[in-house]
Amino acid sequence: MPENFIQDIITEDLKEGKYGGRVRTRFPPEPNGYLHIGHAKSICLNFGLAQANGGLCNLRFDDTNPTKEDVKYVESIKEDVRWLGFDWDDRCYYASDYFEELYEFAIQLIKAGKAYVCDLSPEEIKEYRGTLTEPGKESPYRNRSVEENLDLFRRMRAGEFPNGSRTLRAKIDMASPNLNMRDPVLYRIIHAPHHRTGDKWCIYPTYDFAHPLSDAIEQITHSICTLEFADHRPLYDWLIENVDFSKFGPVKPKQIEFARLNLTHTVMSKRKLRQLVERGYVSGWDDPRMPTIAGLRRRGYTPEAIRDFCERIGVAKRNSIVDIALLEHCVREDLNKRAPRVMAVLRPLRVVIDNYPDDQVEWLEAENNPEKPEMGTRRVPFSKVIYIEQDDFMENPPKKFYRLAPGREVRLKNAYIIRCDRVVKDERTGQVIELHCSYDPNTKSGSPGANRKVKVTLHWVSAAHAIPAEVRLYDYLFLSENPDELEDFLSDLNPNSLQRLESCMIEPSVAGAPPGTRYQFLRQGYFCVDPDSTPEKLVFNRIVTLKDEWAKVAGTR
RNA sequence: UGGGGCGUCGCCAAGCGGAAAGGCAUCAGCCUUUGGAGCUGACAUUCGCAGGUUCGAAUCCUGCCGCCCCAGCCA
Repeated sequence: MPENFIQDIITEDLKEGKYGGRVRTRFPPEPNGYLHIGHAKSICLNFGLAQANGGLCNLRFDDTNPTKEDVKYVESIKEDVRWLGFDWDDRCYYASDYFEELYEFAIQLIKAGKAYVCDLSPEEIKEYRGTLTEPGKESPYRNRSVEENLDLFRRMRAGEFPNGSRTLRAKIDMASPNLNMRDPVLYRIIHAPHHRTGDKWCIYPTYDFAHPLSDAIEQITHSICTLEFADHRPLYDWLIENVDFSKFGPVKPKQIEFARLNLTHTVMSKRKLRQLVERGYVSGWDDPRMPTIAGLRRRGYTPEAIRDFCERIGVAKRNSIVDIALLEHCVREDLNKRAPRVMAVLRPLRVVIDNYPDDQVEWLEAENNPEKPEMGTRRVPFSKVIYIEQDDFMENPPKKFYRLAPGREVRLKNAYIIRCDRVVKDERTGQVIELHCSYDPNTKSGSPGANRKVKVTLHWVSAAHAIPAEVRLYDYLFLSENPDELEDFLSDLNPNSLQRLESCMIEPSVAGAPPGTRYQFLRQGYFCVDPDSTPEKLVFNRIVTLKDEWAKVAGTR
């Protein structure tokens, strides 16, 4: 893991012998949605930092609000963390496991005169809180006796009071310039079943109360969170200082904040992602265009590429938007080494090789990956009628177009050099529907005559042997780099973010490939078999294109 | 007009008083049976701005300017 300011802090702590040389972090998702690439940054950071410093990282579900959370998210979160390549062993915890201990901590504070039951309504609490520039007013219930507070708090737990009627508040400072210190709510009454504790509780701790103390219970040394919690740190520290949790150990956890990840051409907030799903702009949380882990996985991204990305973006406190081109670079780099090459024609154009024997089929040898000879070779069938890409032919080619055109020669990858002799067009539309070519038998790949230079090599597929497939091409979900700064981010949705090509032709070697199999389609990009595939028809997702010099020249990029 | 955080190349990001790492992107060339990959080279006399301290400042001081976060019984 590369150096960053948090590692610097850990290094310093280790040097000073703080925490007895222990490092313990935690990844604390709330089970109320799916994980996205921003979470991946946090996961890589927390697990990575622990790993790099001989420590461990816990998985802890921050499930203190039963009205927003659901077990269904727990499994997906675990699956995503595991898929990213991290392991919490038997350390999967829940804040709800600590409800009894947290309750005791609250009793402690009450007994010490540092917390009180407040009968103000939510609206009144808001009024009493003051504003950014004016101090708040003390609650009239602030100076209840310890006995009364104890009694009331027990009765809150017993379910004697309705939702919102009372809260437990810390007694700190209503005049603090930091609003979080103006007697923050520690417990609220919520008569709702919890996904893990059922109806055992009707009072639930707030994040502010539960988080630092859960960290203390788990003896977390470095509690890493995002920037917006910086204002909560004084409260975090206040609780760590004012609660006696020594029976759990001597470590006093400390909170460290870093900037969350933003990516160009997408949105990251759960609220916005949820809108995309619920309003049907995407097919689900795992739509391959989504920045969710599930979406990236389905798209075909590898965990290695995502981890590499998370390392390269660095960790700092500056709000930033990372160019999605870096993520794309990371998958390309990973897949270039790993993905077998295969030929697939996305928009087929029929080519008849007039001088090739009618019924002849040659099985030609093709490298699976020129970057890695040890990945071996395979045989691809060549015959009289083949398909090439429509984009690889132009009747009136512009200047820098190197591909096939009337009278021009190109090489067919792993096969022969062909020349275009005749163009067949649809009489009414003028559309090119077929090409007649001739091949040079002396130019077979690997033979001495194959050395002749031609400008470019095309991919192709034998018509009689090709298997049909659907290919889904993806583009950015949003047109602008930062849809977050728009009044209406939905107005920025890219109408062409998904393009389905239903009649693609692929070389027969890919037949039967299971979902999740990744290939490089020669000259086009990296593709992954989608779970929508059936025995009759494979469905592929384009993970990312190859870099495309021609697209740049032609201005189609 | 409160508090907290942040301002180094188009995008990330090192740097912590001795004189601007690296990655992505971009551009140019080489190479290539993927216009892929690979290789080579170019790319901040300058660190939000203005003063000051110092032999010496992106790094220290002062003052401005700009951006982000906070008034949920969300996290």
